[in-house]
Amino acid sequence: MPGEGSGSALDDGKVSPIICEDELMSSGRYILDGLGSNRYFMMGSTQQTQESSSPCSLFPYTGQTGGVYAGSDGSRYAASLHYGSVLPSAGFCQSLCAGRGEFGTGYQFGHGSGNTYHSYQGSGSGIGSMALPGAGLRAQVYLCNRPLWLKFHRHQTEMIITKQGRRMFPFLSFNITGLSLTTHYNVFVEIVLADPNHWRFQGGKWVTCGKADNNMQGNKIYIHPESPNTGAHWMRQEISFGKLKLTNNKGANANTAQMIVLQSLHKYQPRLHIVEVSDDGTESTGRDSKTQIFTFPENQFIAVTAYQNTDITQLKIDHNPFAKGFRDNYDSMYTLPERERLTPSPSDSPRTQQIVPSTRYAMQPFLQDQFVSNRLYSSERTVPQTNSMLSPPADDATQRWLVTSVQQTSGSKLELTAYEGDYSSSLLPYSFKSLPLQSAHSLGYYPDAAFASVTAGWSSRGSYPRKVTSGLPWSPRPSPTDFTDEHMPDKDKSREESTFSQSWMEGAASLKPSDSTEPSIYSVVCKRRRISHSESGTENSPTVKCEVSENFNKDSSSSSKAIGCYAFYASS
DNA sequence: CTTTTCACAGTCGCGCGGATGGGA
DNA sequence: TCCCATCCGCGCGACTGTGAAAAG
Repeated sequence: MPGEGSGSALDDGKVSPIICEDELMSSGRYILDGLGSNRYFMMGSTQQTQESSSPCSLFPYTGQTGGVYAGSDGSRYAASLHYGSVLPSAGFCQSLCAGRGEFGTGYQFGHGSGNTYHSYQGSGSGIGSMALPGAGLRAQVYLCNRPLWLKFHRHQTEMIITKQGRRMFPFLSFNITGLSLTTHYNVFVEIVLADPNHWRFQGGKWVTCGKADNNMQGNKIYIHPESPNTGAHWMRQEISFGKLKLTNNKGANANTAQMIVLQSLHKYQPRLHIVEVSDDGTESTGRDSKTQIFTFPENQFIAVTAYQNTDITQLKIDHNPFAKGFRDNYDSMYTLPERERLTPSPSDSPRTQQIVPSTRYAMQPFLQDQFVSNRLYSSERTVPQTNSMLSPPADDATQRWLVTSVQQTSGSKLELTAYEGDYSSSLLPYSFKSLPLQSAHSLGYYPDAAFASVTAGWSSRGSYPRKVTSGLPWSPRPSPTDFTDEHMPDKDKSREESTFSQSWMEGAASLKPSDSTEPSIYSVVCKRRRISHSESGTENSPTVKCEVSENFNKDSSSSSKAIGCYAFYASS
């Protein structure tokens, strides 16, 4: 079973194509032999200090001092916080100081000193927090479209790289809190090797195939075009890196600032850097340099020049607005009477019909996630959601809130991986900030185009079908106790993860013609490609979607304030 | 045989220019 | 009649995955 592949030993060179959350915990087993000076992503490798007892230490850290990697014997890297030596102090800072135009090209991250593998311990989270060195401020980063990332991650995310550059999908999108309102920051993404292996897709699986090429040249960072800017600016809206492009063209120079050079068939880990800079845009240098680094294990991906896993292809097609043309039953889907639709047509609403401004980023992950679901199996639209365990909304949307709080005590660089696990509800997303009305560009990815339409599609027109199931209440103002995921028994959550792939298969079986009012659709579609039922079967969750839409219709403004970055599911 | 490159078709948003309507 | 604002259609470019061909 696919789900049983989780946790397969990386150290034996085999890995399941299905990545479960649990695997993140064990995936930190890398062989360091021969790493040389190359940088891999490993947290907690240096001078880290933390206080798990911090008020915000809702994350089950175990105090780590120094890396816990113990060699090539499959030991783990338990720490998730990384201090120091992430950035070369002088050169990098100068690059930063020089302004963003040079930022992307002035320094190549892949060749710093010190190996940094990363261990993903815990099961991931959509949020991380940490103290800002010297500032005493606790920065928190939310991965806004985490549900989508998780979907891809389960099948081992692949990212296309081309000579001219290919945008990432899913894109990196964060919400940041805890910054000083007036302090200036540079925000950028770095993509580093996640492990020292070369990967190959063989027999339907991703397997390691020799050592990674450690000497890859080229830009490894992408600075957010709005950098530098104030903390207020960064916290005001979602920080998206939708225009980040991945390329395998080492000689790329025209758009090098917008492109990160990667190598095909290597596994990478994006990292978010928040660097405090002075008002004039220059980064403070020396050991007082205030850099925070956030990583989300679900952001890992393998760079490819052509998709290997058809599941990934299908997910891309299903979720990427630009791939709409490859959706088989697009016509039938969007020509249905509106009342029969479960997902909005991107062109349904004019762009001006935004949801209330502040809800845009509140809705984005949610919308994006549901932009195209249940489009293949019309019959599924009538299938009541009876198994909450297999419900993606419960699976994805509710398991993202984990606060990892680390009290910085020393060092100049911080790195944090947001994990999921036990955590308190004392720091909940709905409360981390009151979202102000947003400017029009808060949608970083497809800011003005497709996604705006997507968002608009969920606007107040209220024309979409609402198959409301009372058993899945939607709460626009979730209380701490509404975060059902937190309250979901751990065994259930883990079982949910481990059975996800199984449900995928079972879902396929459940979609026999006998269950479908349109059996021909199923058979035809399956001829062409493998259909992920995680999408159509459980992902649909028409109930929840409709609830969202309805809630926003009814009280969009209030819900926008309450929801924050994410749309929340409140299931009983 | 595997991996990469390229042309292609499809969708979408943006911008431009023409058509239309209202007011001076 | 002229000016201005708005609306609408078209073309272009950006973007996607596909599939065949080329390259290694």
